[in-house]
Amino acid sequence: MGIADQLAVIPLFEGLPSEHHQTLARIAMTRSYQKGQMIFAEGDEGTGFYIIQSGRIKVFKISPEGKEQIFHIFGPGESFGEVAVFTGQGFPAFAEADAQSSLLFFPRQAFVALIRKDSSLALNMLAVLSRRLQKFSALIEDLSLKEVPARLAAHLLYLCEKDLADNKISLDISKGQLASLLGTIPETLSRIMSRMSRQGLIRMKGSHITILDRQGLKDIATEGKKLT
Amino acid sequence: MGIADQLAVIPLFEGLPSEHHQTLARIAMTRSYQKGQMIFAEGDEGTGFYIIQSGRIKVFKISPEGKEQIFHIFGPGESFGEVAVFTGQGFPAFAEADAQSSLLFFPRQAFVALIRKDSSLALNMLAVLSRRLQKFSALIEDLSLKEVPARLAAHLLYLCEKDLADNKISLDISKGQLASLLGTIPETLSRIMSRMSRQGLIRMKGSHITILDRQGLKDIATEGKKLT
DNA sequence: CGCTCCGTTGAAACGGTTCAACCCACGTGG
DNA sequence: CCACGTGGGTTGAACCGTTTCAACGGAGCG
Repeated sequence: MGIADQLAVIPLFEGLPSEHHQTLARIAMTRSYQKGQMIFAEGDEGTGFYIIQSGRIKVFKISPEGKEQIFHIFGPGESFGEVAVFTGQGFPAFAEADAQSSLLFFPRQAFVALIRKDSSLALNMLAVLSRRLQKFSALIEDLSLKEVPARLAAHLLYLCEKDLADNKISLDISKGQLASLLGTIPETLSRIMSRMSRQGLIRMKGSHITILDRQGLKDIATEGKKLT
Repeated sequence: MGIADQLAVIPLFEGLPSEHHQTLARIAMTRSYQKGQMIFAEGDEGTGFYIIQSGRIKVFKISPEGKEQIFHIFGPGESFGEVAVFTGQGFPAFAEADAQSSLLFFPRQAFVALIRKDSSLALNMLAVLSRRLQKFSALIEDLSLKEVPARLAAHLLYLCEKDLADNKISLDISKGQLASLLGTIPETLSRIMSRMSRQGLIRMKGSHITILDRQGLKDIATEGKKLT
């Protein structure tokens, strides 16, 4: 399958006329990364942005003491690093391959030139950034307004929705990473999960989680009920 | 001064040919709000976005228990509510007039039509959203990775930079609001500020703050040093 | 004068982190 | 095949920063 065909099915470029996919494919470059390899660091100049063909990318920040907060884990078809392209202020976070990954890189100059010509591409881009802004709003809300049990409950329900899985979730990231994604540490996550099990809200077996009491989790997610 | 002239000097529309300012002025509607009046609520349908002519707008979320986290306080020339225009998913937060304010409202449909025609407007918009995304990144980082003294120190230094004020800052919002902006509560803010005074980092007199030890604040902002 | 609103201060409670120990699955090399 | 080390996950106890609750002070105002 050619690159243009891949581009046609990702959110950022869907709905564009196919000759645009050709043009986009022409300016894209393929890059491969090993697990653990850094793609860019906070403050690096934003020379372009990336789309994931395969693999998984972790975007995060690190505190002076070394604690890491994962902002997002991106999978195939998603894009990242667009922000720096438009602000010209360098990347605001780190990006690292969380698994062997293959990416498409779109150089800043060439891409901006394309946007300048085609406003429907610009509109798609605006939609993607807006959606990300909404996600960030939710994350900020969670971090500042809710405690960890609520964030975990919400995340579990989210995973369940996303995978259309019938109450059965298999974590595709380590619990340590999940902790960082929720803005906490493995120990705390572990304790809260065992409390949830003890109360019959979930069942846990390694990285497999079964939701037993959906309503109970919802109550906790909205902080209508507390986890004793 | 006509609306078109006002539009010419705000970031979102600067650099556009003046006939575009005319067009934009034509689709804009003026709206006035009393202090405390709500502009939109979380979840409201995003029928358009706003630009501030005068006054001040507070954008925030509220937890189930009523605690509020201020996301941003916007002043004249700034825009807000754009996100909902492009996601079509409703506003992600509340907006309320923090003072008697006059706003320009741009209806969704008409504005999107303009963007579709003029890609340089789209590029400006992309830049604005990208910058906001960067701000959110910083806020998330602060909330999850730093403690309150660091956030306060960073904010004071930021205010000082912004106003080009030589170490003298006059808070234009209440300390309660500042607390919410920093993701904490008035009591905690008060305690930390008095600790900072006691250590000779700042001097405080009502809403006037003088920075006495810039380097000391920087050390605390980066958590290289702690506030005893 | 007395009211309210905002800011401040103190004591107690809480949620989360830190530090340390431990378990277990897994892979490696003797 | 087993001993060993390693890394992820779990558990306990002490600790720490922040919040909560309550009380109080001062500024502004009818």
